[in-house]
Amino acid sequence: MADPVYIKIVEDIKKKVNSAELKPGDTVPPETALCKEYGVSRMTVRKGLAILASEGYIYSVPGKGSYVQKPEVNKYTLHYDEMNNPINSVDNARLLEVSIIMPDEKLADELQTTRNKHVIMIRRLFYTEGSPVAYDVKYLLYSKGMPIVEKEIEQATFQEMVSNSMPIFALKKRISISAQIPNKEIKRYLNIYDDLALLVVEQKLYNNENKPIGIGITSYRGDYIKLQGSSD
Amino acid sequence: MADPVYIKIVEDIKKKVNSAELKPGDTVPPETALCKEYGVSRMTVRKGLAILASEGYIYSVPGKGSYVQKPEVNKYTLHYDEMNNPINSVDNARLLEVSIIMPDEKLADELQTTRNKHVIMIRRLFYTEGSPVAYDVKYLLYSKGMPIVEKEIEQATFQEMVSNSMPIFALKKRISISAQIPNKEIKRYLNIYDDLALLVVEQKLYNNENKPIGIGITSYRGDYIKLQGSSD
DNA sequence: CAGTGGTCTAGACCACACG
DNA sequence: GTGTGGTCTAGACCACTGC
Repeated sequence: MADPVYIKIVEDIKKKVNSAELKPGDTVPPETALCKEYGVSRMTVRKGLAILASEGYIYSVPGKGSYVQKPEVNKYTLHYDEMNNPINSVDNARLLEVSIIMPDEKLADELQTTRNKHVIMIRRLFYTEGSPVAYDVKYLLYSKGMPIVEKEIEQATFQEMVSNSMPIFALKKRISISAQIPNKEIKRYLNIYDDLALLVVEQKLYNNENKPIGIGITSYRGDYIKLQGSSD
Repeated sequence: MADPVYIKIVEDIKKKVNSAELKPGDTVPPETALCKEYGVSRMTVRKGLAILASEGYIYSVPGKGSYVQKPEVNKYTLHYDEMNNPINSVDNARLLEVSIIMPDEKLADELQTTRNKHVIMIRRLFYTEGSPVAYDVKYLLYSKGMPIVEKEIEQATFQEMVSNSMPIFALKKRISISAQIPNKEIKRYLNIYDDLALLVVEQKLYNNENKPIGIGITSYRGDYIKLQGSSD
């Protein structure tokens, strides 16, 4: 083992947790005890414990001790890219419409704006090998520096549309995923003649003050999309 | 500010990244420079940088320096609980069938086992206020300590079914999400008479050697489920 | 009060990258 | 060589907990 000492401490404690020798709620040995056990200084022990804490294995209570954390069993990491998913990639997009609209009440409410503020609406179709696979609508609060040049938005993802007017690190996103039956308009756009379900992904973008700046709704043909996530 | 110094360092650098004063790929000032700037020792600076690194803002290259990281724009945290989602909660479950089967080729392949090994099959219906909202099938590799007691598995989530024979920390999970049209059997189970899409969530459980130990497929009525995720 | 974790110092030695 | 980050020490003082 050329591994540093704190890695050894991390692995030892992980092993104890995974083998149920340490159960959620149990106390981890105090830092001073671990110092003696491994023959290292306190900062080295603390480095190890910090890693365990950041990975969700333990948490510390000042004045009391460190405890084994209950794992977050329902948390998954999901990778969602408008144009790419594990079973399909969008290779082209066509702009159906881009226009400046006044939002109706529901949209104004969702964007936390008023009905007299301009909103950019963009409607597109995504294609794979010549076939339409998704219908996409986006609503963006108008702001300076925003591109309304058709060439620029035709192939752009949601982030790319706002990235000119906003640093990407400041962007927070929420998505919600649902299954729906297509309406007649979408059936026509996506060449759906039989029964086919849609996977609908709604994206909402926020600035770093948590004010919404845009909403996007992408309706994928169910046979052209699958989303994947994993724990860890 | 009663905040410790390293928090100040973290916030200052975050501010510079969010305001695009520091862009992805740029170098963060070397640790010794930050020591002078803040008048603190190197360990304190390093504590701040460690936090920035763990939050994905920067990364460090030994011998070279620390750099601003490109944000992972497509990563979301998703909370998925079989029995609870943002628009509905399952308040009851009914066991349709629990039996020991020999897997067919496809299932044996997915579970990385052979066709002569026993697999437990569990079929259930999930209910909300008396109405069926989801059809659930699970396949579990049989192992010692596994409960085949009906009472125990009727209301259990996937994790709970295996938690007796396995510490929860050692469990890795993958999910895949798709939209489908129900077949006749599921339509009957879920009282679907009109057109209605299903949101299908497939869960796969692995032990800490990355061997699959179970597969679950839950088909939710599209009007009773929505999944939500967020960046950060 | 003693024991705990939280913060911080002022050094040290190392491996690595670059010119 | 110098400069960088990675590891580690042997102390220190603090705030908090529980008895």
